[in-house]
Amino acid sequence: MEGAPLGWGRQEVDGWRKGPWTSQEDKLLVENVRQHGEGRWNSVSKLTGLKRSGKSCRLRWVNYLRPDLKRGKITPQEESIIVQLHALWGNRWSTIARSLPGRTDNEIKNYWRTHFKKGKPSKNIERARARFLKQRQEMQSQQRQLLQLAGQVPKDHENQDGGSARTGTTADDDDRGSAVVDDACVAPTVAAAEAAGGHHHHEDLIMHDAMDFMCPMSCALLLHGAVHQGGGTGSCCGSTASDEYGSGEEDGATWGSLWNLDGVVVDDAAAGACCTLW
DNA sequence: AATGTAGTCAACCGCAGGCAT
DNA sequence: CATGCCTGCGGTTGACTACAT
Repeated sequence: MEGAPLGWGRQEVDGWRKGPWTSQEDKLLVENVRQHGEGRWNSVSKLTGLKRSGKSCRLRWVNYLRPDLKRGKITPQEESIIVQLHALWGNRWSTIARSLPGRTDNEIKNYWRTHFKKGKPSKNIERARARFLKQRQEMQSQQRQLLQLAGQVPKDHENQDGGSARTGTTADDDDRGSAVVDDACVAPTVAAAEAAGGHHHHEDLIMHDAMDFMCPMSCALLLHGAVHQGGGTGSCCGSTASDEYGSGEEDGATWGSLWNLDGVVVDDAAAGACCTLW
């Protein structure tokens, strides 16, 4: 890959280099980000002499050079999460990616395309998805009942469909998904605010559903309560979800590690790009 | 061993939203 | 308020690799 100078046929268009990045270019970009932080991508070429567009620089950084990226194959557990979140959000890859620390939207998108788009999903996936949707519905109705008992029913919840309505098409793609996690990060008591005002973004509510589902006990507590308190370490739900989805102990262990934050510190340098949920 | 095919991944493109001027 | 620029997102493309024949 690296050093292959002839990707994409053309090497320069309008003065911009295109095609695969060289290690030299990578170095320059990393150095630039280290000095100036993320953002201002259009000025990178001026600052570093790179003949790359800001867009290209950002993409390279986000998808490849970011230090917090997780390398390697998507695990079955991550796959389950992708499936579940895709059931909720459709092709909102960046939103889904925020729930998978170290994974990029591009990666998830590619993974989905290769594994689910062409062929039929595996039966396990199908079952997981079906069960997920069913449970979510059940949980919603339970929540609704609880809230009714408490005398408050958020309207947004009432309007939720089976969970697959938001397919990522432009019609309601109003927020590009950025609000979900950011809100969670800066506003630890989303649920409280939601209950009080009920004016949070649709995705916030969906996210709560997802989290409530994926880790019914502790994740919900984390999300609703002490979310993202100082990039903390929150090992969460060793086996709850895996009992539902996985194939036994093995999954239990990995689910546990998946939700474990020990290795997923919100690196200040990369915080902008990697604000994970918890 | 050579060739064909499918799978994977990095990168590009166009579009839309947000923000500064 | 209008306009232009920057950034981020989703879709698509093309090169490389692995596997099958």
